[in-house]
Amino acid sequence: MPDAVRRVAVALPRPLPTPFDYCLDANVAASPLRGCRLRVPLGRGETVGIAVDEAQVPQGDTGALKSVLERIDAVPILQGELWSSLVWLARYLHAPVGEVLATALPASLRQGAALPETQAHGWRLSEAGHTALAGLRAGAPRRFAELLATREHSEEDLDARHPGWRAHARSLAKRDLVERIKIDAVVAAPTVPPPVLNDEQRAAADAIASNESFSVALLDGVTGSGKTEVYLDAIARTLARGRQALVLVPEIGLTPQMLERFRTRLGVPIHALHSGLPEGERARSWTAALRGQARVIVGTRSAAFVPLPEAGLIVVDEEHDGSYKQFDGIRYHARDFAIVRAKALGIPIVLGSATPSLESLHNAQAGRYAHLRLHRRAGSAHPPQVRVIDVRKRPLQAGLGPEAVAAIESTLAAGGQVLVFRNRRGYAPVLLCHDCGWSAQCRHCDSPMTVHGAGRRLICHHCGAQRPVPPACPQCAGLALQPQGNGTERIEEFLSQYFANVPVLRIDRGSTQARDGLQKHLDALGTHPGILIGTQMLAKGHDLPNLTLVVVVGIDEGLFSADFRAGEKLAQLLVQVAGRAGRADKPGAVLLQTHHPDHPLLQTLVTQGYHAFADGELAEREAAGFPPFAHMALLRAEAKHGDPVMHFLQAAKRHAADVAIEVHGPLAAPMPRRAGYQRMQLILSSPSRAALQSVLDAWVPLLYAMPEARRVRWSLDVDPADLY
DNA sequence: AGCACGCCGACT
DNA sequence: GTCGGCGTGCTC
Repeated sequence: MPDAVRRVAVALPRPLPTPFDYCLDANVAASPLRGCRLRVPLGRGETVGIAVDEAQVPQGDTGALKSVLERIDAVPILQGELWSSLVWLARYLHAPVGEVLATALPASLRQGAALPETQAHGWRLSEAGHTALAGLRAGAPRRFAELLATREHSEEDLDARHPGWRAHARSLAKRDLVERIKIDAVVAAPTVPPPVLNDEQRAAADAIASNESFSVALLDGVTGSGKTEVYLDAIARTLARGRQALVLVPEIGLTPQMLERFRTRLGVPIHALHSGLPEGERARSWTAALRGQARVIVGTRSAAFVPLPEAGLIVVDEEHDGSYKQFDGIRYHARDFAIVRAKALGIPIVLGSATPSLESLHNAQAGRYAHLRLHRRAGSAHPPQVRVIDVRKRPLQAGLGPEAVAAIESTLAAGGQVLVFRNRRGYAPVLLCHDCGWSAQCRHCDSPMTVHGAGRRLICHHCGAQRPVPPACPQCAGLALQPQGNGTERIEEFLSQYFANVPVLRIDRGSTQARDGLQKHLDALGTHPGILIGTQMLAKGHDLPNLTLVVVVGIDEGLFSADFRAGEKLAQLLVQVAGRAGRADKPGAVLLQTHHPDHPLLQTLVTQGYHAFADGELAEREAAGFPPFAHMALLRAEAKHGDPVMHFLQAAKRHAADVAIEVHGPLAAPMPRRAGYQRMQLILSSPSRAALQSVLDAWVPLLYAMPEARRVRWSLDVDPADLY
């Protein structure tokens, strides 16, 4: 084939059903392209895609193909197990390969940036420095020089323990007294010895370590039972075998304290990967993992995509947590993808939780996962005492009944701290006219607007729309507009007046922007008596050493939600929040305020615990044909007007008419109008994952081809977290 | 997803 | 007379 030309299929970061073909000029290096980034022309502009396939074709067959502009990587950036797992994921989600591959890369690499420098550096005293040390003036720079005189220090170590060192390093380096050197990634020995594990922890750790090939262990341990020590033991053994460990944690769990604990206990640099990190750091951590320099990677959802050339172990902490599922773009589940990767890598994976997901419990009961239980709270003595408080007919102040107020009062008097948990931000969830019944609705959504700023502004929590609270009712011109219900702001207002002599801190997305802001608030409170009011953000994470009372307000809406997972989520939340109360020397108390004290969820949870609740819930899911006994996919569609949405979904349903799975709908979405868009959905469900997948295989290409599809925004969600 | 093209309202 | 609104269609 003398006139042969190289043609390459390129997966582009666009919602296109297939890769695009390009031809390669002779000057592009000949080594294999699959997994390399290519800069290619697209329309009028250009973009960066990833080569998925290449072939030699006769000159005449290239037709109107455009040429690749630049080969960015000489060696594939995505390859081996990660490559095949990502290709699998795209197929499983029925998402465009290009979008899945792009999601796996940190933003800068996605846009074509060169792989960053990842060599670890340290500092040491130069020969001149050793000579000059004695003559240095007293002060911070001299103390820094003295520190380096004992031994070299890694920059990571200096960042963690000697804030402000860079300025001293710069000034001393100018006089050639200190110098920057390349160091190996593994530097220090552990600086904190591991504690002695109790027999349950020991047994769990040994069970995990007994296996070097693929296995899933569900580490099911009550709050405070020391799951992290089991992880650390398993990770230390993984490191000792010369292998990498990946630890996934929920959005809120990745705190500086947690990283420091891992660092000092494992004695190696910990590479963090989360959305709050500057892009440069993200790309560095990812690349360090690719090069095998990162030995322990700790990250949130997106860290499920790090390359692991020397993988030995994956840990998913708080595996039940909802933040592992991405809700826009590529709707992947990081825990589930991590399991797929562990299997492909042939390594063990540990899923840890005090409140395991029903999926994981079901898998454990079916014998697919090893079920490792930790029943005892390590160190501390008693689990908290949980009471259900019936507030029917009771006078409420900002939603708090007299029992709760009295309990707060006595806890504060005894020197304790109180957490009031309310899962609604703002001042009040609704603004109502007492004269005519009008309520403030969002103009763009089917949803009431939330009152904020002590009754000054209305904000829609679904689309972000804002407007001032009207001075009079827009419908009847009356002056009887009243905020209805209680958000965290209103509870704060009441408690700070009622308990004027103690600090009252509100912690929610409105009051606490930065990740570190929360810790600063908590540090300021210390162990003094005080009250914290918070949303989901406070359900886990940070230690509150003197917290002895937790009051949970407003759980009733969760008891009667239409979504099939609402009960599970509420039960997990209640157990997680309750787990925050009490310490070794002080038993904690938890008050659950409700108008439905006899509700089976509360009764089972309080009298028999989470696992009894889960067993009952699993039986109900089985009877109703819901996950984990069925597998679902949701086709969502939205448009400015309802008709095209209905037409699209009806046509889509007709295409699936003779398939062997259930298709429900088109159904109005639980919020039929959001941000000005009409929304509907189709639910596909089957007891067989394989049956669902094979239907989707045939169906999704038809969706792309349907003329009705062009008039709507549509997306497919395989394994939806909820039906919203 | 971007980005253009293409027809209908309020402004220099 | 234009600037710009977003509906529609395309990108190898």
